[in-house]
Amino acid sequence: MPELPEVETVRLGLVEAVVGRRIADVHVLHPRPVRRHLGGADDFAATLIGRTFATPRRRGKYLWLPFADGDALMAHLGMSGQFRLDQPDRPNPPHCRVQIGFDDDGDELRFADQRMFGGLWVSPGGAELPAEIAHIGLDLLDPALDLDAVIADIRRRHSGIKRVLLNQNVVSGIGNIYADEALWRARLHYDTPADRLSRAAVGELLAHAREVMTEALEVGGTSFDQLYVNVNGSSGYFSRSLDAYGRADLPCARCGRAIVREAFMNRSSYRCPSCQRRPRELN
DNA sequence: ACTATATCCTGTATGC
DNA sequence: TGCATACAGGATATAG
Repeated sequence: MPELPEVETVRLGLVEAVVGRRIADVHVLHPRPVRRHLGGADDFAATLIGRTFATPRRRGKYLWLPFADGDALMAHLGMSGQFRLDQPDRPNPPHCRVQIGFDDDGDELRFADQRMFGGLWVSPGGAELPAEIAHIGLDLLDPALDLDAVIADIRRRHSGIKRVLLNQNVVSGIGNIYADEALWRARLHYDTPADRLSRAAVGELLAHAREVMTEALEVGGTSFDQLYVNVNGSSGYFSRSLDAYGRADLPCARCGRAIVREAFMNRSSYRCPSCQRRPRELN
């Protein structure tokens, strides 16, 4: 599931591949991934032709590919979205939804997405900061992030700490995997009320989140299967470094107790029942 | 105003 | 073997 490290890995691949190139043709193979484009699929394709890409950018899990004229191509990978680069005569990857060809002899840009939670659309005037993502918080790798303000925001939320970590309006880029990893490192239970945590505890939790995502980014992100790959179709290696996520019944690296999987927000949450105890007042 | 939940989507794994 | 169900979880609409 692409979270910040995986999306950043994809962005770095796009920087190498599309900057300065001009779009010559666009084919939308399935309408759903362009559902957020207001003019529909045909307008999406027509609008892109002739544009030249500047340097791709990212906030949290959102990508945007600015054009020199001030507009931008927005992208979200959702659960299973991928950008792939391949020579035009090579077959499309599985579940290819959009093809973007250039006016040179280089690789085509292809957007594949099995589950189609992701998508592409054009953001008018979005080159600097697309209006569609103005509402989400900065992410933990953004130098402009006001960490003290984020800590204060978290500490006034009447909700469990994991829900707050997953709320992209507070701080963006954290999904289920890195939330579980940060909570494991911070020895916190996911239901711990955010407004019961000290300033120091929240600061440590965010430091752990930033650190685990940085470590993942250094090895190309977390992959379990072919649903997340970089623009070359290859996987990241961080899955072997996970301490909590996906490790049900395996021993905790700190204490040896078996990690447990629990239902949480229509998904799963993983924790060590010894290191990450439910706060007493919640029982 | 804020928080919680249902929904979308498809391939894979598991149970009967 | 085949059918049904559970599961993976981003963001968002809707409900409370």
